[in-house]
Amino acid sequence: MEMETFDNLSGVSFRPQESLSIGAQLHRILRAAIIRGDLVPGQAISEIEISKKFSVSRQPVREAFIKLGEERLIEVLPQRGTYVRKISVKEVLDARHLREIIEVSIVREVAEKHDAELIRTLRELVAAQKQVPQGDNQSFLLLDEEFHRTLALSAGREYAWRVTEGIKAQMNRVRFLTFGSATPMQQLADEHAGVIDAIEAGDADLAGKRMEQHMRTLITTLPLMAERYPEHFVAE
Amino acid sequence: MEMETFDNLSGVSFRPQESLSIGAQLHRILRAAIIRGDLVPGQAISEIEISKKFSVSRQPVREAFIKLGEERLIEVLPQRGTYVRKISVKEVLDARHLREIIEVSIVREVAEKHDAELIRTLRELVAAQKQVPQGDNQSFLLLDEEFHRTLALSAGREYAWRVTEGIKAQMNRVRFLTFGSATPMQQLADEHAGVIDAIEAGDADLAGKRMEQHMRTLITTLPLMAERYPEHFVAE
DNA sequence: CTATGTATACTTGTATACTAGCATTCAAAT
DNA sequence: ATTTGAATGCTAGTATACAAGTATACATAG
Repeated sequence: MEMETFDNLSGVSFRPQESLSIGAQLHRILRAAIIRGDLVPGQAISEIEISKKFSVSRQPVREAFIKLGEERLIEVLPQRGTYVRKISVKEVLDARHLREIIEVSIVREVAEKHDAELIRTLRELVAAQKQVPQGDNQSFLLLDEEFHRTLALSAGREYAWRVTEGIKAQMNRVRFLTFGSATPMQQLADEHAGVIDAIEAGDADLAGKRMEQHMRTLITTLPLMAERYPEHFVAE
Repeated sequence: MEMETFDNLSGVSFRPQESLSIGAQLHRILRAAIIRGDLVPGQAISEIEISKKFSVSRQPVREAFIKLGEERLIEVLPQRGTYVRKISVKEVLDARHLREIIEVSIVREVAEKHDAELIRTLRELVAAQKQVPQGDNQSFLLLDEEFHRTLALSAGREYAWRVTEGIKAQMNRVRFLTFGSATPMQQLADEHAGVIDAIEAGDADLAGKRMEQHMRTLITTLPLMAERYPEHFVAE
């Protein structure tokens, strides 16, 4: 039988590694749990405990712990124990600061490109954000993430986006604390829209200013949260 | 016997964890080996191979591999093998770009503080840099790292510095390729001095400009290296 | 009552054995 | 000659067992 050759496989996207390893899955699950606050700051989590809870061995748990440690979401103390890191106000502010200069730099870059297709994509995202029902913070967070990711990648700044993902993790821990109160989704979506307007107008300065303001909005509740939930934060 | 109490232990700095775990040591060793180019890009390195070479089990090697994978220095392909990542010109440029905005932001911040003590420390570092004998790239690299670290930490930007460490790893891979040729230590040290001058003068704009230029100097050899050692770089 | 030693039950670190997926070789079938 | 498929030897992923450091409780000596 002859080998049939296909030249037209353009539409087919083959995704290897679709089923992640147990360790990788655990990492994803625990990461989300910490950010959401299901695992509370300061809480002890041993490898054995987690391995029993998920009916796996300690090794994949160790793998997840190593990664979480690198992301500074947990702290592994050899022969002592592993703890969910408490939130550090100083570290969050430091991380936010870095994110600000990254995102401002990106948006300024994008503002000078005049990419109509991109503008359309961004506007769709903001429209979707405005339709998220009050209280569905999870959905809004995903759309928010998509917005900033689209901006970063359209500027070809993949490295910057990877860094931003880590920063967002720290910032979102605070945001989830705030979710008891109402999230100002409308305000955030409006700020997004304002940034898009400035980009479309090709006004890099304005776009930068608005992104700067947006980055500040994201942690307005930080001091309040630190005061309301002191046990979630490191004493400093 | 009575318990004697000490109130004056200020000078004593007790360092727990002075002896790192095998996994942590392997991570450090392999990281340096990859950056120096002792492990060449594209080379296959299996867990067993490394574990035998260092007479340890696979587990600590796995721990090191996980961390190296996170740093994008190796690529782990499940059930296939682990390879030293080839250098990506695009990624290095992207990383450098991020480093530029970080370091410029830091130096601008520092320029407005007028910290005489800091200025003195920085000048000492540059003086030491100028005394490094031609060819001793390792020593110069350490002093260079110290210079930028001092700047970042004096601005209280620890998060930014952690990110910069990762970026430097990528950039230094190129720099070590260049070490066959001569490293322009004098030029780099002079640029450092120029930055300090601007900081001392409190001229944030100038300090930023000079740091920007410095960041560009650091990768001038990139296109040449990519052409001379194509097998070390990913095709793109 | 206080200080100290000790047993014990934790913790993470490391070693070893086993599982399962992938690539290559090579023989067999067409 | 070409294709297929099984065998083999590699790889990383996972499970289990053991080693070693730490914290706690508690008995014991002073």
